[in-house]
Amino acid sequence: MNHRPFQDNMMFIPQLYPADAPYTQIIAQQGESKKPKRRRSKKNKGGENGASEANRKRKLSAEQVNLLEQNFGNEHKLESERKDRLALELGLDPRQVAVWFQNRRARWKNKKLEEEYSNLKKSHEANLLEKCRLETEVLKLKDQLSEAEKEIQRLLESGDRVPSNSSSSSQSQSMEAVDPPFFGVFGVDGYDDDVFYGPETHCMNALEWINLYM
DNA sequence: CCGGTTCCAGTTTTACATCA
DNA sequence: TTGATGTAAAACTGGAACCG
Repeated sequence: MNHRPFQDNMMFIPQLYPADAPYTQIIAQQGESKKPKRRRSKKNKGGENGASEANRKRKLSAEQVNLLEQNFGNEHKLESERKDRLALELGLDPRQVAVWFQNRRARWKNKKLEEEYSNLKKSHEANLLEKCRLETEVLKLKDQLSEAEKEIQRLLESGDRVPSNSSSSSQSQSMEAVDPPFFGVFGVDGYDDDVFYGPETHCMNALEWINLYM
């Protein structure tokens, strides 16, 4: 569990949250002598005698939620002093305010995670598309290369029939000199054939993936 | 070490909305 | 209208961390 972000607050919270805080008193008054267990009965009967409408209501009013939201917007953490002040202002138990902030932080965290996930997904999809585009480009270039090689071969063969001279031999030499780096640029060196013969499958998978999740 | 407090993650309970 | 079902919010539980 990660408590680090709250370390600083926790340094002084105990001083601000005395053992005889109002809620503890309430629990004591309700007759729970030892540890303030707050377990509810299965059905909320609104208190000991099961009754008043006010007690039975659990949902906070829009006004209460508004004020809580405002406070949460200012600061996600709730110091004891602010909790008590808010509770007084809203006519709520400080414990309720604390619980509300706790749940609100959890909702906020979930939302942030969802946003993060969504952004990562978008970025991943963009990368897949880019990868697909590049692979297609590699295929195109490979085709061009193949055509060029054929053309060279054709020229060389026709050149054999022509009386050889200095220019033709120099041409042949120059091609040999060009070939290795020319291939190297397209990654033939040190790459296996999948790089060139795999892309269609890869692109298909990428597009299927995107269709599946978009 | 202990008791009291906070926090969080996970769970349960409740209120409310929707739909057949 | 009503009961089943889903969902969001309120409340709870238990464990970890920290402090005096």
